[in-house]
Amino acid sequence: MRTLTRKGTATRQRILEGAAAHIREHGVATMTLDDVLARTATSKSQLFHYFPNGREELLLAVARFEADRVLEDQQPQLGDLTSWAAWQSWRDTVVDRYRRQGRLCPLNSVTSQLGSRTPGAQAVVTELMHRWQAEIATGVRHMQDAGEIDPGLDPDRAAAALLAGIQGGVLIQMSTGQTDHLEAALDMGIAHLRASKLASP
Amino acid sequence: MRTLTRKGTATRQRILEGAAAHIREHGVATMTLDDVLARTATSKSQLFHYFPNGREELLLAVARFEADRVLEDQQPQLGDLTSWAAWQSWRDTVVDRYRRQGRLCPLNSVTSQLGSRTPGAQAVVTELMHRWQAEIATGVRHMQDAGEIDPGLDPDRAAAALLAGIQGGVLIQMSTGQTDHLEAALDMGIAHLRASKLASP
DNA sequence: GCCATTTTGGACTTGACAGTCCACTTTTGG
DNA sequence: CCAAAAGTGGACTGTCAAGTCCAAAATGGC
Repeated sequence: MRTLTRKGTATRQRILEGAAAHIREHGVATMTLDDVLARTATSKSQLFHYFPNGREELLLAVARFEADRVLEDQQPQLGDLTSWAAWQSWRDTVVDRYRRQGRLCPLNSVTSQLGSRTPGAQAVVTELMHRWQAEIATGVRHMQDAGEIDPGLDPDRAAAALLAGIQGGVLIQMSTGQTDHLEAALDMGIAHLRASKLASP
Repeated sequence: MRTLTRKGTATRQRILEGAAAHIREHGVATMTLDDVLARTATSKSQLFHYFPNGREELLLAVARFEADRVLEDQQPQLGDLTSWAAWQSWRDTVVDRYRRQGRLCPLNSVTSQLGSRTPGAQAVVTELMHRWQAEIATGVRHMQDAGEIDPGLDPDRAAAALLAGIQGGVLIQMSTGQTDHLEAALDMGIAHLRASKLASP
């Protein structure tokens, strides 16, 4: 597989997206390779041609695919946390994104299936968390520069806390189907940032 | 299985705890029933005798078992959030509990394996979250009564946000191995509660 | 001690699914 | 136009694990 022709990349992409779609709809545990083949009108030989390590490699690719989507779906709001209105709009974007996603979280499915062997999956999530946290922290610094947040507050730690709240909110949603916790966590996190200014000027 | 003799309950318990231990050590995806049998010195017929629905029923039982442990491990601190020192001590208990647990979260493993069929698993988690949140909310009300928290704050919503932070912190720990996010979320949540008093006296 | 019930061992069946293989077709580049 | 490389179809195999079954052993009430 030195080079992929246009047709080749298209097929590879079709398999990848088909697998991702199946996982989003039905979870990963029930997904068989044959399911993916049927849905994408491809054959075994193609799947193993583009993903020589089979299922494991495919799942890892899906993890990367989904991780990228997570941040993309929050843009442009996440990259522009420069006013309280912008924060609020980002908050709404996040809630909406996960409400749409429903009870199944593809990334969580895939990583918990790949488990602790295949450290690649954990690396994908870890990197996603770092990037996500960095973007939030940048937003916090913006607001500090604008004098809207206590400058004594550690932006990375604040971002870490906020990010944890989001993750937990989504996790709870996977069981309850409700976004209440996600919303509460985001609102409390943002409220805390806003309140910090009042407490210290 | 109308009645279980003492020997019977002991065997059932041995199977249950053996499965839980395996999952805590190696995750659920790799666990086979034979693994459990080998580890607990039991046979197929015993497993299916005590868990007629086989693997699924066993995993559900493990989920319940682990859910109970989660709250137990936080006692007595969680049930006695009546001073800021007590809150801090609870915070330390939680961090310590999950640091010990390491990167594998049995409950998350099991529920994501059982998936959306077997709604029982989701019900177990949902109930755990409700109980957990209720205990935190009780703590918030205590502090409101003591005049340490803004009485205008909604205890259930505050508890929901704090709980989300914990869940997310643990989830992130599963990938990173670090408890930083968990600690940040707890500290921020508690700080927010404390700060609410100052903002509204 | 005896009968009913529960508990146990482990061989066997069944099915499913990941992964292999090879023959055939299409595309590419010169 | 034609070789070489890339892409494709799908039958086939091997493995592995869940679940079934039955006969034997232990247990418990009377």
